[in-house]
Amino acid sequence: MKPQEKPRYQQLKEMIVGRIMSGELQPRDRVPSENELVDAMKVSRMTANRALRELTDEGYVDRVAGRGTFVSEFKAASHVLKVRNIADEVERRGHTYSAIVHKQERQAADGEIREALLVPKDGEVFHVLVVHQENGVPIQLEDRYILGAFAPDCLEQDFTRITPSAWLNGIAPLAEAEHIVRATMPGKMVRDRLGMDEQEPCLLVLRRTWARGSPVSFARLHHPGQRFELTGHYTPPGMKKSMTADVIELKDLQR
Amino acid sequence: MKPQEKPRYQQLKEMIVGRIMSGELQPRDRVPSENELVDAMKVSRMTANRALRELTDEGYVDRVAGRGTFVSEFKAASHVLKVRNIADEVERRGHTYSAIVHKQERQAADGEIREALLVPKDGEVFHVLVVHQENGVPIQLEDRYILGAFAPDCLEQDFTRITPSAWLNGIAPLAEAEHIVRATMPGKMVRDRLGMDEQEPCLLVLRRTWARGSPVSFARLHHPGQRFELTGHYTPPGMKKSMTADVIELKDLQR
DNA sequence: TGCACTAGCCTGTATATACAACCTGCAGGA
DNA sequence: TCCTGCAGGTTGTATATACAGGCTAGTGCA
Repeated sequence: MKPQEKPRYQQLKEMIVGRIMSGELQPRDRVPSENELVDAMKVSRMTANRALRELTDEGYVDRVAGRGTFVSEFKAASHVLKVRNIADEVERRGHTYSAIVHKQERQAADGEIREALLVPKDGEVFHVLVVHQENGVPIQLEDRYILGAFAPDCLEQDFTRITPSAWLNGIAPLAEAEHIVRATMPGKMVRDRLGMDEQEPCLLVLRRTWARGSPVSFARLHHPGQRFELTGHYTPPGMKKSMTADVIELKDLQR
Repeated sequence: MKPQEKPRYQQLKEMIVGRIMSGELQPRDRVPSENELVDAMKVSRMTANRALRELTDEGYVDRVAGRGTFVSEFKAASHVLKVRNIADEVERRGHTYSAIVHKQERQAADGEIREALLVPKDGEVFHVLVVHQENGVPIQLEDRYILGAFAPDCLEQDFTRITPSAWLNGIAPLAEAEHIVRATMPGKMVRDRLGMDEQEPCLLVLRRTWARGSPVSFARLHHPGQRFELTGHYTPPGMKKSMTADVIELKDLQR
């Protein structure tokens, strides 16, 4: 492999993706088989296999043993939104992050929380109420319940230094998460803590996270609608770079 | 490979992920090298390589040539939301999908749209206004602009049969997408078309999609806050099955 | 005509081997 | 003492080979 040359499987992938993106290969069209690539591109079959296998993982093609490889229909062209850790997000924007801890206490689990976290009869939960700020302005009210058995030393944590989410993730890697995103009118408590006007709607994220096979935490994340957006930029995996020179700042579109 | 036996690289992956999830391997810990796996698990190096390489793609480990393989810090533990095609989503719930087309016309591109789609001076755009319904109840107002050059036969489409999003995706596969999700108070036009009460907030998704290196469409998707949620269930890639018997219907949490 | 079988292509997996590039720690020389 | 250079472990890539199993079309038999 010569110096400034990309790996051959990568060249193969880009060649095929290029033919798909240009329209030369349409959905359901047949993609050259491994052996055809071996002959045409002078590579070994394992190299062709790696290229096609990775394209399968990335959703560009579908493979059927015995039949061949075909351009995916992108039928499940579901759009993807990433929700970043809020402290990272603030710092990524070059602003300063801070937090105020309003509550951090042990609680008996009531009905809804008990169900959501599958709390055993004598089990307890911790309740944390934190306001996250960007340059001193509140941008998120985090109302979180944590399974007591999962995180016994919750009350000793300093949640102005590490977000509850990041802390939990350090205890055991996140295995699953469920989300609901809604628009709501906030109650007075939420409105006051976030410094919102009346009439101002609120973006609410409900999140339940799982680790080691059990739900471990449930959070209500309230965001002022005028001050907070979930933003996401999605590039299909494998296309590392943006296909354009630069992504235009979307602020222009927000109006 | 015996009948009901998983591939060996898959067994390797599950063994390692298991050790990470159980806490035996902590973030930054060293994972057995390829050669150690060769000796310990009696596999070839290529098989060990495939297992570790896929775990890298899936974010479980980081690899550094010359140093080794280490458990990832999951630092970018960003949560992921999938936004499905709305017609698929409705049918997945076992409900009937329908749509009303309010507008489908050629337009001169005005300032905001022209910027968002990089419309050339003499270029035109199509404007489509569609209300999507679930069991006859409006759940989304789609206000979409499509680059004329990209989709010349836009006016001939029947958007009660195929959603604009799905149709566009069939022309050329989606290359990129940008999203903003906000909570807003809808204007009168939106409120009437969606049959919303006053005081009811609205979940607004702004989406710009790219194909063949250029932005091709820009959409404002309005959803009644009380009738619509973005929901997402996230499992890290590679963990195909839910780690629990079944995912509890989140309706319980919605109150 | 109709059906069973097979040849041939395809993917999926696994192994052995090879070379390059990278990193670390250490030995040995200036 | 410093630092140069190398040995050995590690990942990254590429090849040749092999066998299993799925799918299809066509051959040839009843």
